[in-house]
Amino acid sequence: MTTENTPAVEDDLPEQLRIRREKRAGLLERGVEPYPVAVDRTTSLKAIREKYTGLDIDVATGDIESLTGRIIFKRDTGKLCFATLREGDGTELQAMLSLDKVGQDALDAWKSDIDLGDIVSVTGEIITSKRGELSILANSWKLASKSLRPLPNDHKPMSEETRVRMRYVDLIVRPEARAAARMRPQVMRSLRDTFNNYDFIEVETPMLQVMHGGAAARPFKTFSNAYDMDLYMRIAPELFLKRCVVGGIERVFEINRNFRNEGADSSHSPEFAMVESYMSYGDWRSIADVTRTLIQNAAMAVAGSHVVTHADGSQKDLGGTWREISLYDAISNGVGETVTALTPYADLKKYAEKLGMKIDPKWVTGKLAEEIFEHVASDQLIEPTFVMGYPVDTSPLVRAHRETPGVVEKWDLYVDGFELATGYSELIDPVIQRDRLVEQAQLGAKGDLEAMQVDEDFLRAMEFGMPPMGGMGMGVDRLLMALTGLGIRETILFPLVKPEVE
RNA sequence: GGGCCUAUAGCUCAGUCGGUAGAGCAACGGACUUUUAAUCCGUGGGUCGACGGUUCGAGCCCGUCUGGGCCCA
Repeated sequence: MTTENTPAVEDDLPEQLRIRREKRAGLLERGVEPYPVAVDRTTSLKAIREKYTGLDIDVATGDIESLTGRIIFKRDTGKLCFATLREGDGTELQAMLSLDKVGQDALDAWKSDIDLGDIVSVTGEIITSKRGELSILANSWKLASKSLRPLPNDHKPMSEETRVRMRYVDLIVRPEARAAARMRPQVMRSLRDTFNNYDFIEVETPMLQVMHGGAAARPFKTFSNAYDMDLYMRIAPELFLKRCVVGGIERVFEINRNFRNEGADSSHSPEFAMVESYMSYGDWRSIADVTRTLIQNAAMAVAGSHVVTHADGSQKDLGGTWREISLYDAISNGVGETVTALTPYADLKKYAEKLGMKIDPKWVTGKLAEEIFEHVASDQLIEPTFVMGYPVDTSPLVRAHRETPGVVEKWDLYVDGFELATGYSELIDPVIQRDRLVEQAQLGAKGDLEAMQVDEDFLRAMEFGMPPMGGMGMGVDRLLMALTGLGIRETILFPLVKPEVE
């Protein structure tokens, strides 16, 4: 099938790419398949490492195995060659090829045909070398897949751009990339296990929506040919999850992607994984407890402890109960005046100007208060902190605080200075909800691109009666950031990058 | 959106005052039966992001554009 195609070797290629293509062609000419349909493999490198721990130096076990791996280092000497094989999880094992075991032809072929980056199968005895290195001493070997491109220097980290553009290479060479890729599913499993312990039911709700809602954000817009209408990629699943609660799914959650047509930086990605959940007969405090348990269990799942170690070596304690601060108390302390949700816009503006802040004239009163908070309190948000009590005019889906006027029962959870999750006592009065959404629509009509739309079907669902409940949303990518200290592009396997120009 | 930094060999990076393009790893040829980023001898490899300008002469100076990073909003 592939043996008859002897490819033309492009001679405008860089030297190293050209040479490897020539080697592939040479193999085919000699009847050696560079991409065989199967090679021998009896077990994994990891299983070998686990089985033969603590062997003395220069031991021959007598056990014959067939092992596969990508060649990461190659040390050819005259009649005895060494190579380091690496498999997907980063486990490495040394392969040894000696003249007296494999013969002259196979040894010569090994030296001339095999390059760094090739995947090979080696069959032989498991031994330790004279230096004590656990190894497979080959009786035979076979090429499993020829690499036509040289691996990057394994000893120098790739630039950030190359890592993101060629994640497949990043995963081959960089242990941190392998660890990050494997940590995400561990966290996902932990989240689902924790929800399961609380009897939450997982659902999937639409990503393509007729109308976007559930958050303040600009959506991606697309078009359905079949229905001849505009559709939006969802910015949040909230309004659908609440429909579930109306229908009697009393504890519900979804883990899925949201899309927001906004700027990208070290903590924002246009598409991001979000966990969102609603708990009937709960409120902002009970859902805060659920959220803390989710995060602490995730830390336990990946770190075996509530204390996690970040990429820079620092340790962060996510254990215990977490600090709570009041948004308006923090603002008051920051500006040296008593500020509440009833403080007029003009006063807030005065305080903000005194702090040297730039004020966007589009900000409503509550937004200005939140901005002042972030300005004065950002250094207090490193350890896990629930910021309690937000202004009503920026939170159209949250119910009013049971004591404090102008404030809603909403918290934001901050870790390492960024917002990790948010939780509410949900607004369940359909009449008030309609008023809030109509207000939003008016802002939208005035040009606020992040304003919500009036979702009549959602309001109809509410009018059937929605139980009191607490709700929360948390960014999965950001949870990974909090657990690892990595930037968001390191927690996402294939973040969006602009195409390379030729 | 604004400011700053950045783009040179497959990878990671140097490149002085504007005067023939450099290193390490990788590659190619040779030696070597216990190497661990093997070592030793030898060799090749470049549209210096793109386009334009200044100059006798540009990797370097100027302008525009593109990609990437950081900070601010």
